[in-house]
Amino acid sequence: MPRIVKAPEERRAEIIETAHRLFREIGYAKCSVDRIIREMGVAKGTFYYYFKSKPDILEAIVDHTLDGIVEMARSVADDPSLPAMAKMAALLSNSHMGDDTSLEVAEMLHDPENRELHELTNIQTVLRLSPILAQIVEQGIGEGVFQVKRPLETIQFLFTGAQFLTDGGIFAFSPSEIRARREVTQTIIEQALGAEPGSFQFMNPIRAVG
Amino acid sequence: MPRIVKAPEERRAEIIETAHRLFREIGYAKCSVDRIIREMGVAKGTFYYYFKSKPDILEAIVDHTLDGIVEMARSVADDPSLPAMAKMAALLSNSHMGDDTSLEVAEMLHDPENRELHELTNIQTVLRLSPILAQIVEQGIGEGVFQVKRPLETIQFLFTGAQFLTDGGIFAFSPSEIRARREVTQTIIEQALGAEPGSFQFMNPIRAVG
Amino acid sequence: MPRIVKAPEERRAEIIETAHRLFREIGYAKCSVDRIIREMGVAKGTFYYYFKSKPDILEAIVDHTLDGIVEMARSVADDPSLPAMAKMAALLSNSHMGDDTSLEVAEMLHDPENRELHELTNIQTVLRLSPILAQIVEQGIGEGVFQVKRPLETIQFLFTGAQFLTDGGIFAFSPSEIRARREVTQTIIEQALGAEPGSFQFMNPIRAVG
Amino acid sequence: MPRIVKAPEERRAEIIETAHRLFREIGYAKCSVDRIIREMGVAKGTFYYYFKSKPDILEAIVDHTLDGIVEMARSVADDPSLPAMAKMAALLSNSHMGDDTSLEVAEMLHDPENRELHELTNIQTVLRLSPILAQIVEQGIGEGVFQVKRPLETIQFLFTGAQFLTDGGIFAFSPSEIRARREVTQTIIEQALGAEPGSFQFMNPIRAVG
DNA sequence: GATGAATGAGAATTCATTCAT
DNA sequence: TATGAATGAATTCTCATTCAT
Repeated sequence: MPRIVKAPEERRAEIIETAHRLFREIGYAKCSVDRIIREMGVAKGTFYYYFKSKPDILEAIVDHTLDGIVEMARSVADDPSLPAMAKMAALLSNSHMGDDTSLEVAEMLHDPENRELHELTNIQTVLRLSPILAQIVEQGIGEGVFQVKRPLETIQFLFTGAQFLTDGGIFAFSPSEIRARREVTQTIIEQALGAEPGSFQFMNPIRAVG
Repeated sequence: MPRIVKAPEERRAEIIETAHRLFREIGYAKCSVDRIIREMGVAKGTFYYYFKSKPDILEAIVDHTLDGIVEMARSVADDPSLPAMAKMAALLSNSHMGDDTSLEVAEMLHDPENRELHELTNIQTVLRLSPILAQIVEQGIGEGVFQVKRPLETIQFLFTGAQFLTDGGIFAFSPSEIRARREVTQTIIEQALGAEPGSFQFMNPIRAVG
Repeated sequence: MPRIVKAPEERRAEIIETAHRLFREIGYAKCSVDRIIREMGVAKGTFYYYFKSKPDILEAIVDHTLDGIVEMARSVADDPSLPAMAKMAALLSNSHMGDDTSLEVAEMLHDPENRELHELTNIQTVLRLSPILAQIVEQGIGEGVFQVKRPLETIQFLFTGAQFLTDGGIFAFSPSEIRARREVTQTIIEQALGAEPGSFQFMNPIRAVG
Repeated sequence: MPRIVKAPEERRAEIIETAHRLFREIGYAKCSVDRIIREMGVAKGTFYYYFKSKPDILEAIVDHTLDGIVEMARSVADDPSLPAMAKMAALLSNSHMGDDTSLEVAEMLHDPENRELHELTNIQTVLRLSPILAQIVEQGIGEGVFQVKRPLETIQFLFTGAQFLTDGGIFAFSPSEIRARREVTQTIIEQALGAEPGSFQFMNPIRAVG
């Protein structure tokens, strides 16, 4: 086979990307290293030149995914010109909560296979995003829109419930069941943060259609 | 090896028990059938005489565990002489929420390995216990102690947050971090169910000590 | 389970019958002893009380089958009132050559699975039936209808070709291919035995329709 | 174990060769993959690197064996300078009929175990060699040395009888019994093909000694 | 005669990882 | 950097057979 030399970062990124896709499609445990390299047209040794083990690349994938999310969240949280509520809306409005940020709906169909990748991502999301959201909550307390004693722990609880319950990868709910759970989630969040009822309406934009 | 004949139900229970323990200690994936039978001092064939595959016994364990929990919960929920709040206390006071009922702390040290068993149990716990708790909530609404629009979905959210966040099998929190999260959990539950502040104090009996 | 006591010969025959059917349906190698006893509603020990091993029952089946065929053939061959040609017709006309005597067509659909049983039967058929047919051939030589130097070996060759080629269990021919091969078989037999052309017409009765 | 790297084709051939020998010696079913690799001093993985399953290598062996035979037969059959009779002699004189070309007598002692390999080879031999021989027969008809209506079917019948009857792997005949059957085979072939008596003498060269 | 729980040697196959080239 | 042949421990599962009851 022709040996194709590439810039190390490019090769590494390519492997991460391919592995990430395959892990989502067929699951971490079921996806052999062989499958990954076959898909890429690269040799076994190449894989092990860049990653020392299979768990190693799983971690790399999750880190890589989270890095993107966290960076974005940080930039929003640190923006001095925005009120807390607007920051919340920016981070939670679309696909950023109760949703695996980087997964397209179509790809999630294969989900049940996907324990390892999913849970790891969920966990990291909760752990790394919670402090950022907590910081926003504290800003909101100062602005008088939130009222809550322990922002970090509260955020973590709410985040965990939202991530795991409506994630799609864990429980097998129908779309309408998911929607019902999202609406309830909104209410619980508002209560837990001591926010105005309806102030987190942005989390369920579909309703706005009616 | 000497052949020791036992009553089938006894043998079956013995295998379930041993497997359950080992799955908790070293994890489902990492615990080979070989390990289980070695521990028991029985032959490979004996295992496969009682369970047709490895996933099969995992299911048996989860079912077995949940059966016990659900039966107990049902009997509490159906007791006509108790008020809703007392039923809640009975079910949530000790180890029945935010805690894997059947796991001792010591055994949970090895937990990270334990995805499959844990998640399956968590999921089944949420799914099978939520309707029972929702029924109690409805009783409580009638009694005027709760005020909540969608009892089932609300319970599911709260349960998911509690189970997964403080479960120990998922996130790696220290005891004091766990305690902090439990206290917040109490508050969020009270708010979400529209209950009196402090009415779920039974969930954090430790505080009562201070 | 209720213990049902039966006369030993009856039990034995029952096991042979069940095993024979299953071996034909799913093949010897693929049919576990477990399957046989499950089908009969009898315990493992019972099987091993009557047969000392699995190969043992295979042999018993083939013997049993052949006993029937041989007995019938013997009675025809020893009939002093019949000419050789009539005996040949009696034994070869219908399903007794190039056909596994005891298999219904429908059951043979499953055939490819069936090496062991089939070949053993074929072999035993050739070995045990050949001497009987050879005796008839010798009678026929005396009657002037056959002319052949080594009746036994000739019969064995012809029998082997017929059994294995058109047996259905070995080669995968279509019905029309089988028919063509049967017609050729008739010609070769006539030539090899030094018989009148067309005297073995009874082997291909379908042609008579035309 | 020291790692010995070889050219893939060489390794593959080596595995085929070893497996072929062992299948002949102890039988396909009784010869575990483990046995094959132990014999070669390579690792389990090496076997499965080259063959995806055990049936897979059986097929490879038979194909490989037949490829050699067929190629040789084709080259003889297509030779425009030889008369049909000479081609027959070339192909059938020594070990090419009623004999598994690649089996030494000594190795065949263990034969009874050898169903799968043997039968598959026999079947493929009949199926792949028959058309080639039929072509020669047709040439012979043109040359006036053969007279037969359906060359292909006739050849198939004769071939089947010869292969299976004197193969050694199927029936358990003594050498003298084999010889007797070979002589009869010669006669039957001559008659069936409408050839001169004695023209296939080359099939039984031993007689020529007397 | 009959039961069925128990045995255990083995089978095929997988796959993460290594290393000579 | 890259290749891909080679490794081998580990895994799940089968099934003929045995034997205490």
